[in-house]
Amino acid sequence: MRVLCVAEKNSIAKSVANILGGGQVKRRDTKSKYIKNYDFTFDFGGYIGTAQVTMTSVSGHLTEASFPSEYNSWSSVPQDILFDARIITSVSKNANVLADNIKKEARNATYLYIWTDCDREGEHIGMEITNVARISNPQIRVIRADFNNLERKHIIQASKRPRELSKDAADAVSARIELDFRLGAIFTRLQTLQLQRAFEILQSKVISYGPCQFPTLGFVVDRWQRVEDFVPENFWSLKLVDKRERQTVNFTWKRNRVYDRLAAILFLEHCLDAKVAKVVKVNQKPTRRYKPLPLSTVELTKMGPKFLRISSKKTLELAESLYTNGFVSYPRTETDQFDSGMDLHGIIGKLTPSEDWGTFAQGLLDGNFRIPRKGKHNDRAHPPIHPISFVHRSALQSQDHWRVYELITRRFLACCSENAIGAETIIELQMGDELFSQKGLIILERNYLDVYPYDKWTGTGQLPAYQVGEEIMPNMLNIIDSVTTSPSYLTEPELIALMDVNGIGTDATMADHIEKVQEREYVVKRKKRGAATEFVPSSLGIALAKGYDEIGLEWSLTKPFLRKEMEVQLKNIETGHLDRDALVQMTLSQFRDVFHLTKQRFDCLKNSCRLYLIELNEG
DNA sequence: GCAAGGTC
Repeated sequence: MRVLCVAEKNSIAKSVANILGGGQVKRRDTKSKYIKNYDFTFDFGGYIGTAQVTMTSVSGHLTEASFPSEYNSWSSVPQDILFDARIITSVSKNANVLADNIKKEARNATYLYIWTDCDREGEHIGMEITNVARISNPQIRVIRADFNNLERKHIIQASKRPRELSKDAADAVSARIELDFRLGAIFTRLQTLQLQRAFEILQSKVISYGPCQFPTLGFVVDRWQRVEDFVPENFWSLKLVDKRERQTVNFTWKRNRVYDRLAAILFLEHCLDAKVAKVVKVNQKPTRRYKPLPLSTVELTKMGPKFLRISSKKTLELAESLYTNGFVSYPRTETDQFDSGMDLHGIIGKLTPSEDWGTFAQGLLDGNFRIPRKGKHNDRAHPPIHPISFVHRSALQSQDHWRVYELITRRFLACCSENAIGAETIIELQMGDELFSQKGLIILERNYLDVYPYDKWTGTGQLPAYQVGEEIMPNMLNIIDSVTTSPSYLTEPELIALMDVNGIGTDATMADHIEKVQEREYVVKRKKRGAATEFVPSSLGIALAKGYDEIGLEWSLTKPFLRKEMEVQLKNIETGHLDRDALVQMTLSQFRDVFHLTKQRFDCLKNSCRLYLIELNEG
């Protein structure tokens, strides 16, 4: 009996082989330097029993979509033909050696045992592997492992309880592939050809459309528009100051602010009429600051730009490099909860040699350990990002590698710590009808904050003692006049947060889309004063977004709704409530209308480009 | 020369 196991990537193949092979694994090289074949014997039990096993892997998707070559010419093929053109699915160029490896290894196997990640894309990759294996061995029986972490017990259990590949999940992916491919080609060609013809400065540019890159651009333009539209407004507020025990206590007005100076004066006069302020509330309560949730990819890509000044794309790349070197766990995960079976103490134990956080880690082992909080996400494929082993600063390739490793490690230790504990005092004064309050915060136990410098919780110190009912004569009561400040341009963490809630891209691709809109020169990254960066749309980016708005589509292509809707429908396919072809046909017919209207009203885009690229740029 | 999703 021979069984061929195929994982989504070499790291999984290697781990699973080592668990199942129990130290008796023979490694063979393949023609790909990333992929190895692992041979061992294993007893699967049940109907398979003891078998000669070869465990290998692919490297993500094996195949890609293309049109037959007669559709390759941009200029002579009318774009709308691509709504119906045949799509060829073939093994992509760099995956040829992997496909050959699978064909060869499948030839003498009775079972093909799929070990791709247990997510939607993994089911599709499993189908791709199946199709390739059946070329050399049409009789091969296909089963699929159901696993979501790499713990020994779990993997052995999974190996004995295979399930079927989910056709529904694979269908959902296949729908996404077809739609993204067709629509990307159709609208990219339309925009590029028409705008290149109309504007000399665009002649060498590809004006691409993508269902993720366009909404990404849209978010940047929306914020830019808010900044443009901003009109500063005056406002007024009351400020009350009391001095006691050599402390100056500033009370803020409960109404916060009014936009009418006369109103502010009236409120002030009412207060002055009352002459004294009365203490109406002294509220003392324990408070805490929650430790962070276990780290997901989206969180990591937000933290990089924010705390390390490293772009989301670069942060993810650095984390991947740390992963392939065995220092951190798999960095592409939606999960923000640790499985209860995970050996967190074991990981903490590995971190104690550090001079940076070793003492803290030891403290956790000596009794400070607390169970991590659980977030709401679990992709059932990977645990939250956490350190795997300890590495010295000097052993890493660069300072930035270290900073990302440090962030991941400190985040992990923070998750295993106690929340920070404080005491909060709220004092409320009433003067006439007006209320004023002040908060005091003392931090009693820093706990996780000691290992996690990315969170700030600053105490305001102890407030002097006040008694309810006490009457005080304020040392100062007056009007403060201020002016509202402009919103700022979108930062990278804000952009990722927007993409996340709107379902634009996946955790692992959001950073790519952000890079893509910059590469296309739709968006420019700008250094803000004080080193933070922000995104501003280019003239071209603004022109596209405004132009599509003008066309008057029900949902503009730069808005996130179309993608959001598609995500919902893909879920429906995945759960068996919607047919794959039905969705594809429905979506294509919807976009056919979008296409014709866009083409018919293309002058909107041209006018917009003329305005933003030429006229407004001349001054 | 087009997309987005895997992965190295």
